[in-house]
Amino acid sequence: MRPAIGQAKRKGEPGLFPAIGNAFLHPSHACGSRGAGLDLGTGFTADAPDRLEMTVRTRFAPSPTGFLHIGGARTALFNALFARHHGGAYLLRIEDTDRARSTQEAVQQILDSLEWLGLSPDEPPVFQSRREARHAEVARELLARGHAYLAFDTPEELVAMRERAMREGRPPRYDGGWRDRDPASAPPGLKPAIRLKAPREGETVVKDLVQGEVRVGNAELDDMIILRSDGTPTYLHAVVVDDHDMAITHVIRGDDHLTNTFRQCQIYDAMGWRRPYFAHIPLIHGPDGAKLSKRHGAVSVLEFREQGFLPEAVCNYLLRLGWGHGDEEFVPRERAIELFDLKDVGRSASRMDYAKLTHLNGQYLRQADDARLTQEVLERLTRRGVLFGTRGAERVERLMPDLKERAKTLEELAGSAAFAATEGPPMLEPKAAAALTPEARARLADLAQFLNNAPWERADLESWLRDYAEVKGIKLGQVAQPLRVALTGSLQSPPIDAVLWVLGRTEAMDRILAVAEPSEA
RNA sequence: GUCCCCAUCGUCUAGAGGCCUAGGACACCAGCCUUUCACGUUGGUAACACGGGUUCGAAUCCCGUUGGGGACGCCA
Repeated sequence: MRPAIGQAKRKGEPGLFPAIGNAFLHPSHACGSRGAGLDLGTGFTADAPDRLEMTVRTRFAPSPTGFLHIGGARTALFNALFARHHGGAYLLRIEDTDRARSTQEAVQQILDSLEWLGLSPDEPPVFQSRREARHAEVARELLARGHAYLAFDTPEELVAMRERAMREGRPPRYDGGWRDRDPASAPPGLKPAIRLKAPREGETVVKDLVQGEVRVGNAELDDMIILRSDGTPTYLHAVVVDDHDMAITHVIRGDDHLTNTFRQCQIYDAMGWRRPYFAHIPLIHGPDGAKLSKRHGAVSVLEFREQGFLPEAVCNYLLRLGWGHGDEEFVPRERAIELFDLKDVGRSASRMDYAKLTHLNGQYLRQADDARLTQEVLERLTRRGVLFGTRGAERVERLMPDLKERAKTLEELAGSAAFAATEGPPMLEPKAAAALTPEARARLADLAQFLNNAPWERADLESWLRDYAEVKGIKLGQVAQPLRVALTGSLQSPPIDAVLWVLGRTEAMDRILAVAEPSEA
């Protein structure tokens, strides 16, 4: 049996989305008296299949005016998870009707970002710009049915109207001047826009799967333009037509579209189309609570990739931002699909917390496949210009199990692997150089001789070092730290026996000898 | 300005009227582990924005205030 979709979450709203019944399917609203299940000759009939039995179809609809940012990624994720959870389809629609601002590069970036995140759509993307004829067709149909009208206002007139309204403290809305005027009375040569004849009384109610029931008086809404005077559709209209034609059942999108939804509903209603379910998820803010922007650090999905975050960690983090299932923090994709439900999506905006993302990334890193991590690290080392041959690559690979225990991002991982990828004595970090006191250098000189005879297996190396420390009556740390500096150029590294082992006798001895200095005495 | 939405530790959250002395995670502090750094582990600091109701009982329901966010285009 199909799980009930969109059960009312909050108390006091029982039956908001009844599994049976069609109160929601045909919400009563002010612009019509159509009753439930009546065939108005507009596409749905009394015996239409119950919506809940329909295959879930969601879509992510970014506009290609820039890179895909982390908020968009989360919207895509929620759409994908919801669809998968219900065995439905998750689609992508590129909203490129703003020709001036849309670019092919942005489209490609969005596609790449989604692919990286594992959120590629189930069907080829739909390009909104290619559907303009259809949008116009619907607009004309609305016109023919008397649900829309021609408006001959000039841009100047509209600006003036807005300014006047503002000055008089009224909301800036279209006055409906052409609503009942005869188009024949229009000044010649003016191209009209098509405006929706929106209901003026009553209210429009949106039953949102996340926000609950949201209503607004129709007096607050004006007659929006659905087709511009140049014949192109406006966003609000195109979205409705496309969502309808793509048979989208659940519109899951950012909170910022909530108030747009009222107007979109008016188009659905005017066309006699069944509205989809809506779910408006809260926005993500920067750490300071303001809208997420560049100055907060990484916002573009591709930036996160560059900084060395794993896609699965980013998704897990994004999922936990605004969605929760008890105390579960570590929620990989499969588990997310199993658990995800819109009723568990919170209603308040959340802030981006890079520290927590980093922590999660460390968790995923530690359990990631060594070969994959090695590949990633080698690519990064190559890009950094850190030279390495096959031997360097081999060392990185052999050291990976120890390396990944102590890194939180791939960048960090690459940094910690650099010493193994190179040939010859490492660059000394300032603090490490300072640790090379005369005593330390003398120790290394002494140690070199001792180590030269050691069998070069990791376990043996460790016991040799322990024996050495014991014989000399010093702590292991006093041996390990100078060694660490000589071998890695750093005060931090994987266990010293692993480092020795991976470097190999020749390379290790080279590095030790490079800084060793027998004491005079 | 008008409309809409939101409000639990610094942050993400659990919380469906009594299981709440408000739980978990990140961050932070202290201890343990230890060959360094991490990991791990133990403990600690830390929140129901405020004011009114409703109720035997409210973090949970209602109203208001304050604060935050969003929308008001021939942008998407």
